[in-house]
Amino acid sequence: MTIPAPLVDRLRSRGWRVTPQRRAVAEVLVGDHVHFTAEDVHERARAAVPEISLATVYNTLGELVAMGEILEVRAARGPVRYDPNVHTAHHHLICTICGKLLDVSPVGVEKVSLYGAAAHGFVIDDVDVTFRGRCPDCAPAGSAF
Amino acid sequence: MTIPAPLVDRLRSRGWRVTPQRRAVAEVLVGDHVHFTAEDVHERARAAVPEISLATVYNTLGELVAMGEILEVRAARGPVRYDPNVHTAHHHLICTICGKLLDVSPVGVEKVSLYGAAAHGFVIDDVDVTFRGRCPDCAPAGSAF
DNA sequence: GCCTACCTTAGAACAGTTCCAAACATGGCA
DNA sequence: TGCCATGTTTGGAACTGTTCTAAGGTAGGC
Ligand SMILES: [Mn+2]
Ligand SMILES: [Mn+2]
Ligand SMILES: [Zn+2]
Ligand SMILES: [Zn+2]
Repeated sequence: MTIPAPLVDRLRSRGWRVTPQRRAVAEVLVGDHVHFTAEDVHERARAAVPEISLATVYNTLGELVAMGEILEVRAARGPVRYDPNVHTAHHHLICTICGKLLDVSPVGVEKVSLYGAAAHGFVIDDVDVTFRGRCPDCAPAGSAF
Repeated sequence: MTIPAPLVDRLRSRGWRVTPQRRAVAEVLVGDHVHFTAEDVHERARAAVPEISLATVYNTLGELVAMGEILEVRAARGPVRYDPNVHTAHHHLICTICGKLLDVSPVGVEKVSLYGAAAHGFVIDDVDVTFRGRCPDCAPAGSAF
């Protein structure tokens, strides 16, 4: 799997030097419905650049977030998850027991809003819906709850 | 400010020994629209029990969360916020710049849902809506965005 | 091909939280 | 009322996740 050319172009046009490390990190985050931790990314990036440091992974992830190429998901205890799916608006469903994290597109989200005074004068940039529950493995069919 | 008697009763009926430390922590969390960090709670609990340790604050907060008396809010980087407002369903509005966190009751939330297959077999326990934006102090009126 | 600004590195530092084992105190019971 | 067993508290160490630092390395403009 290789970086989509447009991404490399966007990176270059932001003044990035395209280094093997940054390429490796960006490659890991190709593909949607993926929610990797920095450690996950580090592990996978090492396949391409074995000596890549965790610091560089964090630096690169931070830069990608700052330029809107990926999103941070802080839904639960534990490390931040990085989400490359910025192109299709979506929300998350998380198992409070095992931590499994899935993309979802709930109905009705577009109607949720904060009118006038309810917005407390904020400029609202986005809305984030998180469903919490128990996945099939953690709440077997027929369980009391 | 003192603990509402019903809370003490609920705690006792769950087999809790009612110690000065637990009382102090519970007292801090009386009142709604409050979102304290463990440090905040520690500071305030010390007014009643100067020698209370941070470990006890964490223990007690964990217990209160486990018994559903308070909620954890992990909306942003930084420490978890503890929210005693479990009695009225509500959501949150957070300033991505200064971290200000407010309770909101957006319209349309009750219509948000994950039907059938969209739930991926999960038993859904609750839904959490977080609005992210910039507060009046951080995005002064008239700013470009 | 050179040079310089930018990038990467290992490891130390840091923030937030949990763990630990020893001292302590609540509340059931005599 | 006083005693005791068990649950609770404590300070500090340990731990996890993330950021910082300063020294060396390299992309890419010329
Ligand atoms: Mn996602
Ligand atoms: Mn709240
Ligand atoms: Zn699960
Ligand atoms: Zn603000």
